[in-house]
Amino acid sequence: MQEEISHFVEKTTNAIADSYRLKILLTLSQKGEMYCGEVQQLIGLSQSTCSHHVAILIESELVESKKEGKFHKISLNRENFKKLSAFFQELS
Amino acid sequence: MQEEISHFVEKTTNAIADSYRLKILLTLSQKGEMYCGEVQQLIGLSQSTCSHHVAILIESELVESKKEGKFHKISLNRENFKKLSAFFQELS
DNA sequence: TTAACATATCGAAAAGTTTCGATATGTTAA
DNA sequence: TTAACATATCGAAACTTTTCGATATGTTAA
Repeated sequence: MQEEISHFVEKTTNAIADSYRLKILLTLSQKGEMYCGEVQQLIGLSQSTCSHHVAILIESELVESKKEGKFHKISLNRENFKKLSAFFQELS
Repeated sequence: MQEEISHFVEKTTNAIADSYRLKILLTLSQKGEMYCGEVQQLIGLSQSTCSHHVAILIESELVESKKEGKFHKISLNRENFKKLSAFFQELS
């Protein structure tokens, strides 16, 4: 359990610790959801790089993806931010 | 201000996102404080590598260092964990 | 003052991450 | 069915991080 939370924190903080990915998270928080194409517009890197950053966010379980035909709609997994918040509160 | 918090979050999550550094933080939370030598015992890497990890934690301002003669005593900066917790709460 | 100890810094090797363009796969609209 | 579009994957270059041993610096005790 202590083991599990460490792994969770390591994985999620790693996903957050990049300026482009943090920007995606903050924008998702505001907008609620985005398509991958909008992410590309937002961060201004190549399509493959955007795909890579989105994949890391999904891998970390901070972001969820839902297929809508040929689009992939992404949104925050707010439960996991709650979990992170609680973890840091314990350290504070 | 929004700018500043992003920078803070990026820097601190980067510091946390390493299993050795997370272990140091969790141990500091329990014990309150540690000397660098104890950190070395805890994580079992070379002295120079421990020094490097501790330096990253101090740089991030999640950890504070106080010189006590030839020892350096480190402890958590709990205010900054509070700040992190609040940031993630906003995203949740 | 010098020996012993705690910590920091340096330089280099190994490992990991970011980025890209090219190409593959999956989906829809014509 | 095919063209067009959205996203994923691949392979490689550039960059960054982790780790070490060696050495430097700062502090105390003898």
